[in-house]
Amino acid sequence: MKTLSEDFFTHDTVQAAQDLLGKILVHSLPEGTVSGKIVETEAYLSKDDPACHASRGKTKRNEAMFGPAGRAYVYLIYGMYYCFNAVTREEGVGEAVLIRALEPLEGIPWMQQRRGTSDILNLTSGPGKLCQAMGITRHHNGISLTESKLTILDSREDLKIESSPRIGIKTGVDKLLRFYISGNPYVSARHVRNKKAKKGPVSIRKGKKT
DNA sequence: GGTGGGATTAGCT
DNA sequence: GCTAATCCCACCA
Repeated sequence: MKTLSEDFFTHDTVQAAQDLLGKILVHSLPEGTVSGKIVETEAYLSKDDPACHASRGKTKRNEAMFGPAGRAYVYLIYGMYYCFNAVTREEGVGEAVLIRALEPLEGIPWMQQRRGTSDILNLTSGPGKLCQAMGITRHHNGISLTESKLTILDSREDLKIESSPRIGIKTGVDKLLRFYISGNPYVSARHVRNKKAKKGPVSIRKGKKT
């Protein structure tokens, strides 16, 4: 397997969000390597998307989102947790893909220690959880995902993908910009109630294109 | 099974 | 001052 190139993140954010499913997020640490398969993502767009942090222009908080494709955008949410995004599109556009859940692969004992639980299903099944398990913090904000300790590896397998409204936002709720691997047990919040959302899950693709 | 609220901080208005 | 792309625990049924 090889590292995804900057090119992968440049063209289209929704496409990248779907194509990131099944890829492997890897963090190489002194203690050892921690990795997991991406099973859930959300796309955040620059146009007509009030839920996107970049929608009101560049600020100190979101400036990494306006950087070149293939960088990390990490921010603190609710004062306690970090969320990890892969920046997409050309520099200055301000779009990204939020990684919402992983299936743990390597470094599980270390994840259990960081998360304070031995429950495998509870290690990386949410955006805040996976950052804690993977050791991702604000220090990773803006770093390159193609040439650092934090990378995403290519992987190819057949996937059944579904989409649904995004979770935890108050605007733009009806856009189907959340993507996940159908039936995967590590997908977060399968019973989350998004009160405003009118649309349910939609199956959008079976199998894998090359 | 389900719901409701608290934790805790940076940055915007 | 208030909000936020969350998580966890206490409480009720």
